[in-house]
Amino acid sequence: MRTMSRPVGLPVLAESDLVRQVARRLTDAIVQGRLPPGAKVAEAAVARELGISRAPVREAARLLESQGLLEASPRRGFFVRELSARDVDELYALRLCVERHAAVEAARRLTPEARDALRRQLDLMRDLARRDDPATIVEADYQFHRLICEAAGNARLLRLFDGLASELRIVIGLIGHLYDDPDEIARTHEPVLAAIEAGHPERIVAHVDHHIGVARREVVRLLEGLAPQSPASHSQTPESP
Amino acid sequence: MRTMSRPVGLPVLAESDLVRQVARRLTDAIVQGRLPPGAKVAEAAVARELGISRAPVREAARLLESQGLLEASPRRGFFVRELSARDVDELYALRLCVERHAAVEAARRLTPEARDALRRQLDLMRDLARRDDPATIVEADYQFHRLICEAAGNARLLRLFDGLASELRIVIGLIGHLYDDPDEIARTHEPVLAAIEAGHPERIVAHVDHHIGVARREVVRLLEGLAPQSPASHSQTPESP
DNA sequence: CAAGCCAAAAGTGTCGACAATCGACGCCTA
DNA sequence: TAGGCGTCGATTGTCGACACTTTTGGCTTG
Repeated sequence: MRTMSRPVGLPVLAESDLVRQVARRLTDAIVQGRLPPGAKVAEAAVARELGISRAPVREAARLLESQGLLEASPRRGFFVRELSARDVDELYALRLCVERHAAVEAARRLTPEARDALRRQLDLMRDLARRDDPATIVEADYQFHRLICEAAGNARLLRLFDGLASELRIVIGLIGHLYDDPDEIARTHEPVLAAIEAGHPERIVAHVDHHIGVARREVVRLLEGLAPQSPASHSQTPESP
Repeated sequence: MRTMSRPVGLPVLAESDLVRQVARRLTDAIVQGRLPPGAKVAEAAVARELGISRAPVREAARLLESQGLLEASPRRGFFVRELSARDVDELYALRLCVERHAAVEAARRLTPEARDALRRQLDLMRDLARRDDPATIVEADYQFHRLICEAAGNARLLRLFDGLASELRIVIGLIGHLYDDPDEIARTHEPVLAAIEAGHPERIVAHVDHHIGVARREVVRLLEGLAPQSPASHSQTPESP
């Protein structure tokens, strides 16, 4: 049994976990665009660069594969996932599905703390919008949506959201600044939070649908213009509420 | 070069990928209950038993960890995930969210092939229900729901469903036969398919809600009765029925 | 007899190595 | 010159080994 005789001196730093560190480094490199879609991730090269052996790199790569960031091609190695416009559209469809649920749940069990956190995040976004720092705004945007999922009180929902978001980050990083009008980001998020605070499920769904639908169409459009290589019929008709 | 005269004749060559095989074996062992929740999965033991080295086992374990089947405890190894009643409830909440969306989408773009596949699966379940083979019925049940997600035409949705389902399988395997009345399984699924065929979103959502809600309450109730929030995890040993 | 401590055993985290396989380059042949 | 074939280098898949950590079992001690 756990005697736990040791004093409180163990801050569980556990730096021995190379896998997590490598996974993080690779993830950063991908979302920052230093490893563009399609790029090969050679185990030996990564291991050499980090001064470690290949084993942790392999395991980290498997982790990222399961998250959809990398793609494993047997006997050929790992590659940064390439997302077609259709892929992104699929991801947004799921985000919509997940965030609808999250927002409604968040409203049902909204604590004052969660409410304040959302308000603060919105203020932060307004602030950042004035300074026009694309990368930071995208991060704040992500955090706002993540806070909603947190407020829903379902740990798996949050994990699910993180998974979808991390896949989307592959392309978000490429696109750069998504919002032309710096105030738009606050204008589009404000009604969502207001609806959650008001607690009307229909209004919540409507506003979430609108907000994510706008982003969805925007990103898909940008992506289609960027890589018009796949004219495969992805005519995903917008879902009607 | 486009000397690729043969379009598609792919015999799907034998997978020499040990990692996938190990992952599959471990998954089977978990869902069949041979590796009960909380059980330690020792790399060396697994490697010995399979006659391979530890490296592929480690990678497979990481894979299963990302799927939520295993839990990694640094410096201590991998353990089969223990699901509380709350965990299962969370999973069902997400299943509901996902399957609602899947069913509505499936109805919107229902092809005759998908419709037939669903019909056949329902017939199969009716057939199996008469023979009373719990494990097979659970599998057929799973396949029915999976077919709906397939029909939704969103590959990621399917992956998502598989992830949720695989986590749930940890406990489904323990519970054994979920349905007391052998005909119930057909009775509860029939209206869902009928609603999808009819194509009325409200009816679809209502029936999916009802069907999954029933299963959810049932499983959560069973699980709460089975393990009344006991933190004494190790010596559970429910191997002998 | 219980609790605590110490040593041995088992297991993980990481490494370097080796064979098998893939892609590329160059050579040979029409 | 174009296309097919064999060889070479590079990379992956897998293995065995080693250091360090955790666990276990016994032994001492109160």
